[in-house]
Order: sequence, then structure tokens, then C-alpha cells
Amino acid sequence: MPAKRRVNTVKLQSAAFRRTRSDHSKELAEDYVELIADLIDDHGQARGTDVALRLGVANATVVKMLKRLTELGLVSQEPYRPIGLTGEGWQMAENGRKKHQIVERFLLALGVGADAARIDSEGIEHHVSDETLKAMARFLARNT
Amino acid sequence: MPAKRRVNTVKLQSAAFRRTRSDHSKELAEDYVELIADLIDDHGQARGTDVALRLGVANATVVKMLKRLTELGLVSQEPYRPIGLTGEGWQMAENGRKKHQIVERFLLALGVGADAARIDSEGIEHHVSDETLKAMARFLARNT
DNA sequence: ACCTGAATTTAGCACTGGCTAAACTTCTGT
DNA sequence: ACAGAAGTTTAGCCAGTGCTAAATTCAGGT
Repeated sequence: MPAKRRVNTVKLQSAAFRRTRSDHSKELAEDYVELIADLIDDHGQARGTDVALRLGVANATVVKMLKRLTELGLVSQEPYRPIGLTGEGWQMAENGRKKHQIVERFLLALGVGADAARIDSEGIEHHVSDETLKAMARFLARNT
Repeated sequence: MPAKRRVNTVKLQSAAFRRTRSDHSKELAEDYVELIADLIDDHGQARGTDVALRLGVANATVVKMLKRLTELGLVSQEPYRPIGLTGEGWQMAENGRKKHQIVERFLLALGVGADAARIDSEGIEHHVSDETLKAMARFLARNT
């Protein structure tokens, strides 16, 4: 393999790895925002305790993360009040829910059991490109 | 929904979230080990510089991580020598490569383009349960 | 044999995301 | 009305993963 070609391959590969890794904090943000949206829709409000319980982390961790999400313009909150989402936050939540739903329904259609489909879709959701998502949607449309 | 039922749901959900998150360090370990195995197979040896270049991180980061992987019993190395894998390391690498290959071939069979398939499989690989992997393999067997 | 350049390691820093314990608000039931 | 329960926040800790700069070791060519 010529040197130039190899360099390009390496660059592409490192980009792929770096991407999956730098996305970790974005993933976390998406998990929080999506969960908050669900809580608000299901219970009328989202409280820190609920988020902590659902995510399996300590209360203080949620507080710290919400501070970061507020700085990112996704969450809006006043002290000692339930958690709210900004417009941008709602948009991210909607997007995530759509993705999540397609992935989970896709796995079910593929023959994966309900439990595994739920768990795996949670993890996979954040690593699916638009192109792959479209392919999954096509599959769903064909197999219905 | 009865209280008991809801609690179980919450526990399941938090378990799913916690799992995807606590796996981050395991993911990283798998990426390193898989890459080292590839380098050894392709070039006869794996050097820190190559790993750093491929993963898109600094040299010192690789050194630190290799120390952790050595403590985990996955990597074996003497100072200033190329990187080796333990039996357990090779086993993990093999496992990862198998998974990776199935996921990537599955995405291709689904109609995803080569570039997206490569990048997405990199990210998805670590979040696919055995059950889902089997479903993908079944799909591949049917559509060949 | 030895010098130089490449590779590796060490040292020290920053940030993220986790935790516990303690302090502080808010809500609720009597 | 207010005491206690429930929820939130603050403070301070730790581990993991990244970085740069400087020191060290190794290997090749003269």
C-alpha cells in the first residue's frame, strides 16, 4: 500500500475513533434531556430525584450535570424548582426519541426480544448515523 | 400502574442506563486491545506511536492507558519495547473482531454505505448484546 | 564507537462524571 | 403554624482520560 493511501486510511480511522469517544458527553446530555422530556410528559414535571433514580446516579451528580446542561442552553431551572427544558432542549429530546423509537422497533422487527431490544437500543441510539437510521426505517417499512 | 410494577420498571431502566455508561471504560479497553491485535497481525508488532496515531490521542495518553490495561491483565510489555497481548487480551481482541465484523457486514447488507457502515459499526459494536448479534447473524445468513 | 533522531516514559496539569455528608428549602399533615 | 419529611444544593473528595513539556532510552548511520 502506498504511503499516501495509508495516511488517509489512518486519518479516517482516527477520526472515527475520536468521534465515538468525544461523543460521550453529548450522549450523556441526550440521555438527560430525553429522560426529562419523558418525565414532564408522563408526570407533568421532572424532579431531580426522579432523574437520579431513573439514571441510577446520586442526587448530587444530577445537580452538577443540570448545571452543565443549563450552561449549554438545554435546560432551564430556578433553584429548588422542578427541571424545565428550553426550546433547544425539547428539540434535542424529540430528535432522540424519534431515533430511539426507530432503533428499538427495528431491533424488534429483526427478531430481538423485548428486553434486549430496549437495553440495546439505549446504547446503540447514539452511534447511529442518519444514513443507517434511514436504512432501518426502510427495513421497517418493508417488513410491516 | 401499581407502585410495585413501576419500581421494577425504574430499576430495569436505571440498570440499562448504568450499564451503557459504566461500559465506557470497557469500550476503551476493547478499542485498544483490538487495535493492538490488528497492528501485530498486520505489521508484526504494535508500537505506542502507531496506537496513538490510529486512535487520534497523544503518546502519553497511550502510555497511561497501557499501564491500566497491563494491570487488567490484557497487555504485557517491558519498558521501551513493543506492546504485547496476554492470552486474555488476544481472546478479547478476537471476540471484538468477530462482533465488529458481524455488525459491519450486517449494516452493509442492510444497504448502508461503506463509510457509514465502518464508522457506525465502530460505535455500535460495544452496545450489541449476544441476542442482537445472533439476530444480525441470522439476517446475514438469510440475505446472502 | 558514538551521535542523532525517533520512540518512550515521566511529571504535572485540566476536565468530566461519579460519590458521600452536611446544609438548606419546600412541602405536608396534624 | 410549625415540625418533620422530602427534595435540593453545596462542599470536597476520587478515578479516568485527555493534554504538553521535559527527560530518558533505543537504534541506525557514519
